[in-house]
Amino acid sequence: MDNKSIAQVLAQIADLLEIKGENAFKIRAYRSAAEVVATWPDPVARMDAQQLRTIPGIGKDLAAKIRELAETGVSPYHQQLLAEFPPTILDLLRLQGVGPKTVATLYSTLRISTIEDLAAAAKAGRLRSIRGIGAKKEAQILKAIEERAKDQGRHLLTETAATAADLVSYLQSHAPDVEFMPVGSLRRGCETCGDIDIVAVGGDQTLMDVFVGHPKVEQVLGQGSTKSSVKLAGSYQADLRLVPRESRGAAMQYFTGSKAHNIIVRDRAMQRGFKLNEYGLFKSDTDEKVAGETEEGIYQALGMAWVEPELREHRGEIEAAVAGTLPTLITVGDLRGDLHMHTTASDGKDDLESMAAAAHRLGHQYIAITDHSKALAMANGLDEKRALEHAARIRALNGRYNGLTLLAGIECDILPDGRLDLADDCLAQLDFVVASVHSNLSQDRQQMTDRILRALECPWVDVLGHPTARRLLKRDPIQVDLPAVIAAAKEHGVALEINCQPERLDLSDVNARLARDRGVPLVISTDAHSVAALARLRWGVQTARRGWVRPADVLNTLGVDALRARLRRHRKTR
DNA sequence: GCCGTTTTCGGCCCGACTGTTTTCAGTCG
Repeated sequence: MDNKSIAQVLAQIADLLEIKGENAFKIRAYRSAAEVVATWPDPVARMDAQQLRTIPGIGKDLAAKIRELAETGVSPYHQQLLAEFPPTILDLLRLQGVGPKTVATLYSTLRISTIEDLAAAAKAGRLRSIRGIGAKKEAQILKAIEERAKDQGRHLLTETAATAADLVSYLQSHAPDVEFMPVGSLRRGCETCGDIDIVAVGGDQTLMDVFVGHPKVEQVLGQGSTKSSVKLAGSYQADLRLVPRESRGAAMQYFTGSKAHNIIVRDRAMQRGFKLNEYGLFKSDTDEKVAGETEEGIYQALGMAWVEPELREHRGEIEAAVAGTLPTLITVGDLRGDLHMHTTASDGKDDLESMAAAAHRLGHQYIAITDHSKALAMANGLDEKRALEHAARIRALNGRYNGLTLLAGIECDILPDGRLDLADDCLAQLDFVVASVHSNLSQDRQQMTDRILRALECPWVDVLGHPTARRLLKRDPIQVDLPAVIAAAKEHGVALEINCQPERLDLSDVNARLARDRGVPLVISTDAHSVAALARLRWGVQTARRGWVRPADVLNTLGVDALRARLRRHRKTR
């Protein structure tokens, strides 16, 4: 069982316990275990009980339940809970405005266990017979049922950022003196975002009318004097929170999250005799305000360093902030070049000269032109002859753009058996080789691992491109033993790519951290297929930051000569 | 069910908004 499946079972147990009305803290234990397992870098099914207990939030009982799941594929406890309710009851929990208490009441009073039952009962006006449910709630439930298909789904980070920027500029135009800041998962740079959170500082409640009046607002979920929620076209939910200036930092800290990070921070506050909320940090006994204007002030008062938003995921950042060992994270300004892009020679939209000129305008010191190889026929991939001719054209441009070095490269397919798509002597004559998997993505774990390990043995491979081949919200990562790939990359001196395509961001934050912790060099590359796409390095950088990556971990922070020296092909250990 | 710089027992983050209420429970983030 993979981590995702195990996490799903744990989350379902939490849902079922909630409907049963069990102890809230027990529920939280299952819920937080599900979250930590879902993002744990190594397969937890392969860990023994003792190793499992080193994972924060997993104790004796949960370790035993995970072992059971790993060994037998089922959890008796889960099965037992499922037997108490029709499993379809869990679908009801997903409806906006319907929580565990309502689900339990619906089932115990009207025996409602499916969305269809619920819709029928609501239409017939039978729900309002239940204590605590009136006509409005009934209508709200019907609406939630209609909207449920649209509500599902998260959005890519880049799209969320664009929508948020649009919202902010709209609000700003109506309230020039108010400060608006996107917070939440967007500020943390999560690869996908479920909603948009914006903090407004220093305005009055008329802002809320402006907010719900945005032309893209389809539904107002709630509107108060300091907080409003709306549903936007494109099924985005957006929340606006208004706080006074003196609470700016507290509100940013609170609404940036993550939830797991905040729970730990607040726990720390409590232990030190404070109370922390979105308005500030207060002494518990006297309510005297200790901090709140700045985030830095809050963390400082709690005896820790300010934590970069990207690190706030409860992945060791609290301990590091207390110990003063937080990493200095990479920034876009640290990057000197871009090592993965395409031109019209294969499937790019813009030609070689246009791409080079654009890279020059961006201030890059070097770029690698890496068109596809012949196996990707659909993309007009290059064979050996065309690849070398293309390389000659690329090199001929050196000197044309002041300060820009062009490296003649290729993105060479890794064939299903692990051979590379182009002959060794061709690869040897290029300056730079990215090797990538593009096809036969459904190979089993063993086959895929063997395939990639074999490719990494080729001495001319400098970088492994988008290592897990995932497409966010569309396609799962390939099945592969990533720790083995990372070990092989380390052994052979191959760098791993963080691909900046919005739907790739591959390596992911968690996997980038894994590679970085094992001392494997990374590159951050756009994989641009057009001039416009050259600008998206920031998304890969943000993913890297979430992976605790420092400038020294990334090869394209180096100048061109130092970069060349670090490439595998120029290393003596080849 | 987890966890420990006060604890191996007794805690466990906190507030806004809504709807159905005459003082609060449920949901959400």
